[in-house]
Amino acid sequence: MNTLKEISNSIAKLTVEEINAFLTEILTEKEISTLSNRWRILKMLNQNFSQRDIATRLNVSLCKITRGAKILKNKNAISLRLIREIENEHK
Amino acid sequence: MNTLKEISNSIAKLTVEEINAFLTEILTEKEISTLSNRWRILKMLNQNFSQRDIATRLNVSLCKITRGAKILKNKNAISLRLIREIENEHK
DNA sequence: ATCTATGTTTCTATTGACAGAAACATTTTT
DNA sequence: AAAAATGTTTCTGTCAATAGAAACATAGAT
Repeated sequence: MNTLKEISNSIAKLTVEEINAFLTEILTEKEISTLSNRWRILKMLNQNFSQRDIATRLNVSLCKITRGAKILKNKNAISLRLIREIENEHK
Repeated sequence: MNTLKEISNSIAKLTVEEINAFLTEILTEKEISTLSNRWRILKMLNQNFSQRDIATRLNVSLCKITRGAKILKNKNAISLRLIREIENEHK
């Protein structure tokens, strides 16, 4: 089995708190903030903030946002589904 | 809610395949290989390979392995539990 | 059609993870 | 205790992600 699959497999068995602990363990602080920023970018893109607006608010560069936009262009993106579910919960 | 918690929350709802897809979406190829290597290091440390042996076999530097060793020193580490579960499955 | 806002790409510089190598610390073997 | 093996830290250099800024592309508004 490839390693990422194995990791996914292990994560799948965990509770929210455990996933949080696992990520905190295996990622550096910087990596976590990188990951968090990508997530925030995806959320704001989904909420139709303009890229320049997002760049200003999250204090990130445009090139990073373009990357996020590419992910969301794939209509089957898991990220897209997850983010939309979060949006719906807030309603 | 802090962002990492929110991400963990979303991941917790996914199947193995979806987690795999999500990680592939949101991480770069390099980041995935970094993460995979860390995982392999943890597994080999748990199997009591010497650090120098691991460094040679996985072609990584010692400083990276020390980091892995620090994670496993925490007896409550989630990673440790996950890795041991995998080991047990193989018996 | 022109102007403006927005999306996308590209350039140079910066930064953090980490390689390679060596030094130092600790544990194990003899 | 001395030697050997292993763990840990430290140093310099490298590389990938990305900041900052500008240029280019496209879509909408007028």
